[in-house]
Amino acid sequence: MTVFSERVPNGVLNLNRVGDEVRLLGWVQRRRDHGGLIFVDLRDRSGIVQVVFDPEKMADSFSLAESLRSEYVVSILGQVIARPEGMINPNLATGKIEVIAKKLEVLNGAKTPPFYLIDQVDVDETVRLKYRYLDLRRPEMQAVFKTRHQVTQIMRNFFDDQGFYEIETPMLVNSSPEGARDYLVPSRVHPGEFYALPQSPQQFKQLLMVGGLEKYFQIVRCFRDEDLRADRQPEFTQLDVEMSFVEVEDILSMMEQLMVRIFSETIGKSIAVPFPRLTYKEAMDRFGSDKPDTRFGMELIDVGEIVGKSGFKVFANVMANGGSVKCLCAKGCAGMPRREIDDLGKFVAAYRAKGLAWIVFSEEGIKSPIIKFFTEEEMQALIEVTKAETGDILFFVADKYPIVCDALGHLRLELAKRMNLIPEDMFNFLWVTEFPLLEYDEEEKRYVAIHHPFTAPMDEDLPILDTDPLQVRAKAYDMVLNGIELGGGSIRIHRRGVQEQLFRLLGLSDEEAVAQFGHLLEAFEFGTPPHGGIAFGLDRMIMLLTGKDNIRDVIAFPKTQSASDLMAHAPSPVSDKQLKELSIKTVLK
RNA sequence: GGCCCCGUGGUGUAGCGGUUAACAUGCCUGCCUGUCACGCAGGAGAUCGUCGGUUCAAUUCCGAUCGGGGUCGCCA
Repeated sequence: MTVFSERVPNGVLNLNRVGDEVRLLGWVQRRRDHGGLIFVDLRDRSGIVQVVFDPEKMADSFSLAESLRSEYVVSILGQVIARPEGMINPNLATGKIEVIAKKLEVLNGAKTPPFYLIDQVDVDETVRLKYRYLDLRRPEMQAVFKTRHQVTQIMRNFFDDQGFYEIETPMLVNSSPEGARDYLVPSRVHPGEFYALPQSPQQFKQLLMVGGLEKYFQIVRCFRDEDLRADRQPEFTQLDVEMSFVEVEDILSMMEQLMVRIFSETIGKSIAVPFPRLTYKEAMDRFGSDKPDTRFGMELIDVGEIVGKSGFKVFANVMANGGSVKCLCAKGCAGMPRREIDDLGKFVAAYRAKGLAWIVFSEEGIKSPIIKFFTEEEMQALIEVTKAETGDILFFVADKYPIVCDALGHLRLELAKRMNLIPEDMFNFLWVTEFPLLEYDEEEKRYVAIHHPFTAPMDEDLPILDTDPLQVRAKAYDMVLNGIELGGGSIRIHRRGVQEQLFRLLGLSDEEAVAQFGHLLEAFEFGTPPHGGIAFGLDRMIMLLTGKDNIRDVIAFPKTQSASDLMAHAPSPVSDKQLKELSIKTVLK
């Protein structure tokens, strides 16, 4: 037995181990030197334990203990003792015991770290990212990656139980014009040609179904060269799932079971199934979002019928042009200062709303720049439908339907945040179903797929696919938790004819379709089973489970908003020799 | 690509048209046998992100730029 292998993790030490001689390995978190007596908080992955260096118990290496500094890596042989009365530390999991050191060996010294390696870290994230390997030593970070590991293990066990195979798909794939910008990889063997890193394994997982594998899953890295956000990284991880011989309901109920297991086995939360289901239309109508946060009310109210013929020209014109007028009732906000209301106007402007109208129901009476345009009957109808009472404010947005939903949907969330309406410990799962298949892209002057071009239309909408494409609903679904899209998927098209019809709608000529997706179209002619699947954003799921509000905190080595790695300094220039081999010339302005 | 915020010892902050650039913590040295954010005494440590402009004088005001963050567009 080597010295290292006889090691006992700090975290297992407790009163039951009193008297034991133990070998501890770890990092010096803190040293308290009392001259004749030294205390060291020793940290390893499992926890922190106090080690006592007493010259009477270890005469020969006491001077070595005096030289210990933060983050030195040490090996300690010592005896576990119960702490004397009154010296128990209730803030420490191992606080009822301590270890009296007999032998000390310094395995490695350490420079003073640039920041404290403690949970209450108060340091610029730039520094944490530059020294990520130090940041990762903090117990808070270690807990994240423990949870992350647990989640992927649960996933693997779950899908194994259900008869799935974990199968890898290529990382070097074809670039595709649809979707996000690709990360490109030049081919040396084929000068002037490029691979792309996958945005998702979509086509390959469908081809695995054609290949008769029937049930596939993969925990897989995906790449998208788009601008970053608090919850978006250029490379991120998906749980990718595909099954043959399934309908929508089969997938939803299986994924609900997966969530039940993940949430109970990691954070001990029991999740009720089945999840509520909202159609896309209902979600937009009621919450102004395709990923509604249902932890609080304040739903959107359609008042187009009431104010559409009123004397307020803004509302009347919008309705006459086929737009929409909705409002929400902010309970108890009547005391909001005028300046804050004006700020909310700027807030909705970010979502392209041209204005925010309001009616304040204060103790002193009703205040509003717009009520002078309403008749008594119109006001009464408004109050009735909105249930507005003294103390409330009504906020109105009038515009095209999608803009109204977007602006008020975000205003609803913003008001809830400001008013503290969101219960922290609630986990509201739901499914959003019946997404539209297509939307019209004004810039490109063509239809684009909302989910992706392989999503199957709902059977009852197939007849209007060519005549009224925007009304066609898809067999697509998103899983939403607390207003965050955790994952989404669909039943796929599995017949060549329908797939070709879709490509034509998307503006692809038959030649282009064959050039880009010929292998898939051809595969569909060789006995492709009905199939469908789903993909989850693993990073976001870990964010929710660990309560982090930033995706960088759940990725071991994340990138900054400008997609740089501050530790490894990626990306970076390459040599002319490398470029030449790849037949690449850079053109920098 | 647009908008907003931030950049001052290792770290976190304060500050001001003229300062010896302040405070906390960390670090170093000495003292200390029951601390656990140990304590006490002393010490070192900063071209105030970079470049340019205004000014007698800029860390401070202005502009640009670089870096970081948030967000809209974007993300099939």
